[in-house]
Amino acid sequence: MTSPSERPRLLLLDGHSLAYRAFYALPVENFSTTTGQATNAVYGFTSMLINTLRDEKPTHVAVAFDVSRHTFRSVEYPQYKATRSASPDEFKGQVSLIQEVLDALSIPHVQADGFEADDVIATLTTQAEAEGFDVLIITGDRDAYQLVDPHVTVLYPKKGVSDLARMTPEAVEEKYGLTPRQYPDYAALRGDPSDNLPSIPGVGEKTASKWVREYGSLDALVDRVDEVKGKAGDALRAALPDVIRNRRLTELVRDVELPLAPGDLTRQAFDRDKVHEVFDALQFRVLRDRLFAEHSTEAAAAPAAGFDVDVATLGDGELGPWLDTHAPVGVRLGLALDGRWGSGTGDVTGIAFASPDDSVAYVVIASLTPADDSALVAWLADPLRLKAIHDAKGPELAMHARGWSLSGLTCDTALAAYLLLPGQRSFDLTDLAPRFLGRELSTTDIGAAAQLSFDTDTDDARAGSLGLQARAVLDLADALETELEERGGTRLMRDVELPLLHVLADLEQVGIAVDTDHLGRLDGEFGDAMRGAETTAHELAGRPFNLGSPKQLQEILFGERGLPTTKKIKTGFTTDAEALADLFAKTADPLLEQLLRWRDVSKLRQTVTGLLAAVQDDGRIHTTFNQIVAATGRLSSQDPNLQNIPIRTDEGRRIRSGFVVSPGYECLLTADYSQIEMRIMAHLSEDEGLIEAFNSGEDLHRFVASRVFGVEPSDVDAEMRRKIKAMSYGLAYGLSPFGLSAQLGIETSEASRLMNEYFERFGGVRDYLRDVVDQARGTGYTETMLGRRRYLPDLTSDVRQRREMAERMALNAPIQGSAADIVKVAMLAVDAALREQGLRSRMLLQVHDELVLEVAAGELEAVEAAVRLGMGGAVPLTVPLDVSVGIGCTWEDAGH
DNA sequence: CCCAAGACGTA
DNA sequence: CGTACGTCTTGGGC
Repeated sequence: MTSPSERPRLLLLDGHSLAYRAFYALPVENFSTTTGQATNAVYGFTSMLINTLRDEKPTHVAVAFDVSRHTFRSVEYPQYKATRSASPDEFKGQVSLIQEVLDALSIPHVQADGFEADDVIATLTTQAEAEGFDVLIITGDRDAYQLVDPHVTVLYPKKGVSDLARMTPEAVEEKYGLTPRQYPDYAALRGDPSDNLPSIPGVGEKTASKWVREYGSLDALVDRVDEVKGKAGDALRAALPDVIRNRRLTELVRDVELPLAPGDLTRQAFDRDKVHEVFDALQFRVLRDRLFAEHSTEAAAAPAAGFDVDVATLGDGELGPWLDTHAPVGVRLGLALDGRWGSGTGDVTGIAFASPDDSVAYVVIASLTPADDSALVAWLADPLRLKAIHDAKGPELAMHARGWSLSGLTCDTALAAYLLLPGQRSFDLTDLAPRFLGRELSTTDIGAAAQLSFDTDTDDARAGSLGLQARAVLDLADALETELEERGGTRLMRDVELPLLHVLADLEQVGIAVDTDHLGRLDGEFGDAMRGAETTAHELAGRPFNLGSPKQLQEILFGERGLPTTKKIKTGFTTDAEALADLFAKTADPLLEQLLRWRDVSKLRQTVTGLLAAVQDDGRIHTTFNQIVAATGRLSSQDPNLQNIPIRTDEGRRIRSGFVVSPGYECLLTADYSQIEMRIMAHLSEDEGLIEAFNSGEDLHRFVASRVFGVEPSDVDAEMRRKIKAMSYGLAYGLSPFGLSAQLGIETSEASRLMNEYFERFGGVRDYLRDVVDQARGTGYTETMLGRRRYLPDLTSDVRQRREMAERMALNAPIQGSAADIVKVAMLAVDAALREQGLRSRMLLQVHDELVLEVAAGELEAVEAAVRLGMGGAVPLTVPLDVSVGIGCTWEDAGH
């Protein structure tokens, strides 16, 4: 064991060589994204990099790449590496992905025209050693052994990418019986088939190394070449020019001119946003977690700048005076709350307050005096006492559960971050603080930090941790607002998202009533139907099997029954509903019928069972609306998801009948926008034909079809209408002729013709869709009607698949996002109208373009008017915003 | 216990 | 080779 060195440690990696190793070590089938991008080389390289960073803790790091095959070596010897076959298609593109990973990790990559990665490494190694570094090199090229010395170690991947041989001078000696200096002499004598360096007939590794050992060096061997005896000696003399040339090629260049010196390679903090973005795109979830897990322990050890907080835990009667002093009217405080929340309720157990005067206080709710309590309640409800909270909807529910109301919330830092980075997956304070404040979410007080890590359950520890969060929220609120202002997002935040947060909290709190008897019956019926289909399927198959296992299904269908194979997927052949229906049309195999029936009914069953499990003691289901997940600005619903309750089939709609009006209320009312996305398309594209279609009163698809096919609207048949409807909807998704043909079951050429015809008649739509992508490519983002942005860096990717995916997202984002904007504004308007008119009726659900309300007795007329007005007038468009309203005792009856 | 893949429900 | 979500199941790995 050696003691830890005080010397700086430089880690150098050979990017190409390691990527290649990984590419051949890891099966590409197991490492590719759902979009089909191969990632095995990126994965292997990144995994090795993360492990090495963890294990070796370098202070400096860089990755070297080859520029091209054209180097001084290929100039001197055109056959150099000429036998190497072209990189497989799956490998191409992965190098640039590796470079994106490196950018996210803030690790420089270095390359030099005319030189190989190994020369770059040799140069940096030489410079670093002179400056007193220890150097670690990871490469799959043994030529690097010549660089090994007491301060330079080569890590050579033995097998695959996980096992590294540690090549110190001793290890090189042991393996080859040679010093590192002698290694290139040996390599020149032995030749190298992979580099296409010729070898000497009859001279292999043994002889080559014996000669170098005996003569001390290749130079000495050449000088005394006549002394070499035997056939091998003759062969050597004959091949001498080759050997000498080999030696020139194996020598690594140590003085390449580089833009970076070892001193420039200090390890930097990761670009966390970029890491999320890149690792998301590559679908490296585990790797990312590993990275952050290992990085956070490092951050604790590193002297990262934290927050200077001194939290006062307030005692009896101290809260009121503290708030008067540190949280007066017009001053915004950062709040952090302890407790739990979800499913429309929650509880608060502690609150930390951070004031801009640098005071931070913490209170335990259970120990508040009545005076403290009323001071707190009044302060929270006071719209003039301003607050910033991170992800405030949950805490607000917890406050509501105590009967407290929350006013004066001028910033939700999670919402603000969402508007700035809508594609991000999570918005943890621990990620936001470094990103927007340049500080880790830690305290500068070492003692407090240590204490935090030891016991997290004491009041002191909670005070420290929560106080720190409150402090970070306060600072983040300012930073995020500044950023939002620069990007034109202030109004969206202030006028839409922030007020909507409270409306959503109300929706969640109210929940929707459920007829559990009805759902219970359905559960039984669907269960019976499932078992029936299962039994029949087992009989038909001649043996029992798990119908829910696509794997077993494949064995039965394509193996035992020998049915024609379907579309290929990663694990074999798809057994999805479309493919099975197709197969049934071809073969009429009765097993397929049973499978499809089982799939249908088990899906319904699972939905019903899930709903029943989610019913709370009040007989209602309280979903959670997530305001910060969908990249386009939509809401999502979870636990349970009430935005995907079946509607397309009769059986499915029976589930909707389980959502009912509750006692004391008259009915449920649903209101939805008809064709909102096409209306937005008409508005944004200013296409005269489409605008006319909406203003004509004619059925939209009939109108458009009549234009495309050049017939009178009355002559548009069902088939024409169906095609046009599919295309109209597809346009907003970036539909291709191929996709359209697949959906309509027509030839690609006909789909192509149809699309051309469509664009011919609706040129404004074509121009708009083209301009949207062009503009986004220029600015880097798309924008909705209310200025909600979506950033799409992949629009300029040179990987076609990623670029085209980004283009489709760019087409869709302004349309789907504007629809989301409009519905959100409508929800605010409806909520405001209900309040202003003092109505007891309440909003229950939002399903993207539909609102569900519960109407109190006698309020139907007023509610319907409020909803029609609020939704229809949410934003001004060049076409009317049509709203259709339905009423009934259940969600199903209220539908239309 | 966690994860990925497949399948499928909604707009 | 059509966007945006969430949830369930299986089956493999830890």
